[in-house]
Amino acid sequence: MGVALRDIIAPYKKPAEPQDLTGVASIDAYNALYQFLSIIRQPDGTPLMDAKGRVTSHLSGIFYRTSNFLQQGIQPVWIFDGKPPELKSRTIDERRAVREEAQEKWNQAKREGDTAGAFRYAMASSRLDDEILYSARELLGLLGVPVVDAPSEGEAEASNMVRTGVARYVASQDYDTLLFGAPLLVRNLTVSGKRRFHGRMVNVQPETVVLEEVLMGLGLSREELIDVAILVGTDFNEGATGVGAKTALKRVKAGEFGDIISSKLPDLDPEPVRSFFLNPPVSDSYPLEWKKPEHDRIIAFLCENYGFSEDRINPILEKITGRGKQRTLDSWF
DNA sequence: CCCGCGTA
DNA sequence: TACGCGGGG
Repeated sequence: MGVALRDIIAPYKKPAEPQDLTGVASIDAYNALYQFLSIIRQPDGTPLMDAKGRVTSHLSGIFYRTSNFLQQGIQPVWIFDGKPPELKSRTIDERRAVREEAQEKWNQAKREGDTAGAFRYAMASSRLDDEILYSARELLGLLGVPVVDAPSEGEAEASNMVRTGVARYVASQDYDTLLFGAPLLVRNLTVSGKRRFHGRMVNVQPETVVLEEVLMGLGLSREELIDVAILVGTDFNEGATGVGAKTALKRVKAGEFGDIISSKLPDLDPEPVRSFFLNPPVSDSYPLEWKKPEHDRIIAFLCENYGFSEDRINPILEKITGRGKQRTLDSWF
C-alpha cells in the first residue's frame, strides 16, 4: 500500500536479470505475507486451509518460494514489523475498516454467486493474525531462513540493512522503502515470472528500482522525494486532496511545499513525518545465519500438522537439503 | 502464489 | 518448449 508515487517512479523501473538477484535479499515480511494471503485462494476467494480450518496459503507460498530462492542463489532474510509509530494509527484504523467492509462484501458476493467480486473482496479482507505470523516464523525457522524483528517499521529496517551493506536489496511491492533510503528495491521477486490475474496469465518479471537513478532522474534530493510523498499522502500522514504525484513533484521542485501544506493541509506538521523517514528506529545489528533446511521436521510440520501432501513436498525438499545425489547446495550453508 | 499435467 | 488450466490445503 503505502505511497502513491508509482506515476513518477515507474519510468525508472528496470527488468531484473538473474545475476542482479543473487545474494542477501531483505524481505518485507508483512508485504510478502499479505501477497500470499490475498492471492493464494480458490476462485471464490476461499484461502487454502487444513482440515481444522486453519489458513495455510502463506505456508504454501513461503515453502515454494524459499525453495526456489535457495536454488537460485538468493539468500532471503525476513524482516517483521515491530511496534508501529503513533503517526500510523490513522492508517491502521482505516485499513481495519476497509478490511471489515470487504469481509461483508465477500460474503454478499458469494451469496449472489459473483465469483469475480468474491475473489476481489476476499483479497481485500486478508488479515495477518497471530496464528499466521507464528506459523510463518516457525516454517522459516525450519527452512533455516533468518528472521529479523524490526523495532518499528519492517520497511525501515530492511532499507537500513541495504544501506549498511548487510543485504543487497529490499524485496517489496511498496515504494516506501525508497523513502527510507533503500539504495536498491526489487519488486515482483518471484522465480516463475508468471502470475494469474483475473483468470488470465500475465508475465510478471522481477524489476529493480535504483534510488540514485530515481533521484537523479527526477532532479530531487531524498529529502525532497519525501516531501513529494508527504503531499500525496503516506502511511504516516493524510495527503492533500487533488494533489497527485505529478503535481506534488512540480510543487516541490518549485519550492512550494510549505505553501501547499499551509493552504491544503493546515493541520499537518510535516516535520515528524520527514524525520521518521530519514531517521526511523532500526536495530543496526544483524547476526544472520542461513542453515540447512530440516527435512524431517518440515515434513512433520507441513504434512502431518497442516495436511500438505508429502508427494509434493518431499521432492522439493530433497533438492534443497541435498539428500540423494545433489550436494551442490551444501556449499551454501 | 506454486506445481504439474495435457496439449500442440 | 511454451502455454493454459486445474488443484493445492
